[in-house]
Amino acid sequence: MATIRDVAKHAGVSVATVSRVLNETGYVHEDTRKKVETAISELHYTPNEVARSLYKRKSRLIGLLLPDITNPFFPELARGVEDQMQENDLRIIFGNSDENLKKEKDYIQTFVQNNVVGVIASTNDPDTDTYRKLNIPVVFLDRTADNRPSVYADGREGGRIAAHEMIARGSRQITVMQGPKHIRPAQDRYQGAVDVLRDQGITFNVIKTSSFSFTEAGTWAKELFEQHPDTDGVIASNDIVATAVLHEALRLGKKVPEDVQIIGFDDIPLSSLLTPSLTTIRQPAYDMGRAAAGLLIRLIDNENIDHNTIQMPVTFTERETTRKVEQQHG
Amino acid sequence: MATIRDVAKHAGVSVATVSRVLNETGYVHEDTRKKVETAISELHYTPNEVARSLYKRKSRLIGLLLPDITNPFFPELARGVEDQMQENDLRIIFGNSDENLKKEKDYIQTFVQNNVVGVIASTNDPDTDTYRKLNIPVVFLDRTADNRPSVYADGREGGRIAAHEMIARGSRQITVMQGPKHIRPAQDRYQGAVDVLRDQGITFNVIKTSSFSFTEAGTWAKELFEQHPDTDGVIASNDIVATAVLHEALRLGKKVPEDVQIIGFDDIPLSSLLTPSLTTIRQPAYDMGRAAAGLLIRLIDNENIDHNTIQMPVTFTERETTRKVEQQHG
DNA sequence: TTGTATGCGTTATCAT
DNA sequence: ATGATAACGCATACAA
Repeated sequence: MATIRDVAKHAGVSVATVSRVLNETGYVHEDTRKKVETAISELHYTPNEVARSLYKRKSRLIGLLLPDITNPFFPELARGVEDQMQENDLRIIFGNSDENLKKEKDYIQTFVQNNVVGVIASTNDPDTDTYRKLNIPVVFLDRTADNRPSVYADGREGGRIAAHEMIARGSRQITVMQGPKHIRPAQDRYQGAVDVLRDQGITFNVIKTSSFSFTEAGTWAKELFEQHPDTDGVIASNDIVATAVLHEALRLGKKVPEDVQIIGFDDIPLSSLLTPSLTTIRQPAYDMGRAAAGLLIRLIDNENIDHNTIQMPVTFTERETTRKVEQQHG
Repeated sequence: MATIRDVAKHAGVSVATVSRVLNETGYVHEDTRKKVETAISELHYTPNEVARSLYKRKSRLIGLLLPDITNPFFPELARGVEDQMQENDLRIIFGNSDENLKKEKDYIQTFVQNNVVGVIASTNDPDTDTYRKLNIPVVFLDRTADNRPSVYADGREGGRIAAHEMIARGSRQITVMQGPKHIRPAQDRYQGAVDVLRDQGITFNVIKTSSFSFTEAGTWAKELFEQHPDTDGVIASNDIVATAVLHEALRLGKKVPEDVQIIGFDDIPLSSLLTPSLTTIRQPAYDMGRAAAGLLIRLIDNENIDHNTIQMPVTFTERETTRKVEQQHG
């Protein structure tokens, strides 16, 4: 690899001059610029980011920490982040946390050790020292921390909407799936749904689940219909689980949505391709990723941000696992 | 951030000594080691990886380049890579290429600028200078380059199997979906299927597709049944497309697998949750990721590798979008 | 307009 | 067993 010295020598100038043309800082004569530029291209020189980073004490890397990209919701987030970062010449060090605080700490440490300029994290524990003591900007994505930069959708409201729509469409033996205890958004959705159900005096059952994994989802689904065979409406904690519930319902010979309605959460790309296609509470994942990246960049550039927390809309996405209603309502 | 000097001062020793305990290199008295260690923990010191990387000319980062993690096949790959890397204290700079050579070059450049110790890439152009001129180990994942380190599944064989099984199950008006031209594995599968179909004298139609995107998949599916309404067997280029085909077939009132059989490719997590569940040619994605990471690490450690290219088995994964046969065959 | 010299935080060489 | 110091590749302050 050629270094800046090689370029300088090749062009017959000093390293400082090369640095100047590289960074477009300070004066440099047109002729010498030309010389330097040809030297650069002849030697296929590209600056060593590591040396740069050491000197400036900041890299052009950001850290992205997501729970598990194997869950189709997160790749959407990730692409949003990446595309936006790309447009700003920032690259990504990526890690999956598995919602595990130790892994999170490990990755955060890696991030700072590598001089990242900022981090985007989906964490359930934004209030630990891990994040508090970070002296680089952090944006929480798909998670909230009061008064700190974050981009998220209103899960509680989503849960409420799901319950409302489910009731409006006639289900009276509703089962709500309670997602993993330690995952905040899962609990928000659950809470929102329960609030409305209680409010309306609808009886409902709860199935507790402890992961969002594809393999386990089938287990919860089976459990659901074993324990509550007369369920006529399921509010699932996300689209993966909803897909498993749909699969199991159909396997049991139930008609969807006639016998049982199902509402998911997220609107992962696949949901519309199921048969019947899945009614769900949509989160604009890609846009959330982009928004988080945009916010982080503004934070990095030290712009004065008026509102740090961006709440994205959740939208009821009506498809075929719910029945039609004549009259719409809130 | 505390530096090694701070630690040295705090412990009353020289930086060299601190470095020695840090790296467990050279002699250091037990007592001074203790002093240094307490200094380290009191100051919450962690070594600056950037400085390390500059000196050693190699970081503890690897570059991972995948086409698009939005396609559920790739997150599996990515997790396999990450989990294996994690176990070896290596972290990942990640990028999506969108099968686009320019983006690839950009990312590869970023990788070398950041002193990555190796790269894992899914590329259709392993024989460009972009990769040839790299003087760090590269492992091609889900792609091949003759005689160069790679981990891949035998797509051609997969295509053959799909065709065989389809024929054995009685389909005679088969439509083969030809994936994007520039994506090698897609063409391999296609070619494999076509080889067998020709060989057996089975008539078949072809639907050309130009992406694996969820949104466009529906379009190909519609096109398929419009152009070839009497199709009784579809060999799809991957599970995303197969899912769309299944969806469309059902929408048209066709019975699956009675009227039309469908075979996908990949076995993404979701495939087993469809109804009917999707018969597919499975690639062991997670294991492929792990294997690629393992191979890369051995390359980095300069171990003499006897065989650079690891071919993983594809397996016919029989589920419900194909009919049963009494007698199994090759 | 250009060049020299210093320091970013480490590791490793060479003394001691 | 420990310390002083050069070097990794770059950007900047200061000189010229």
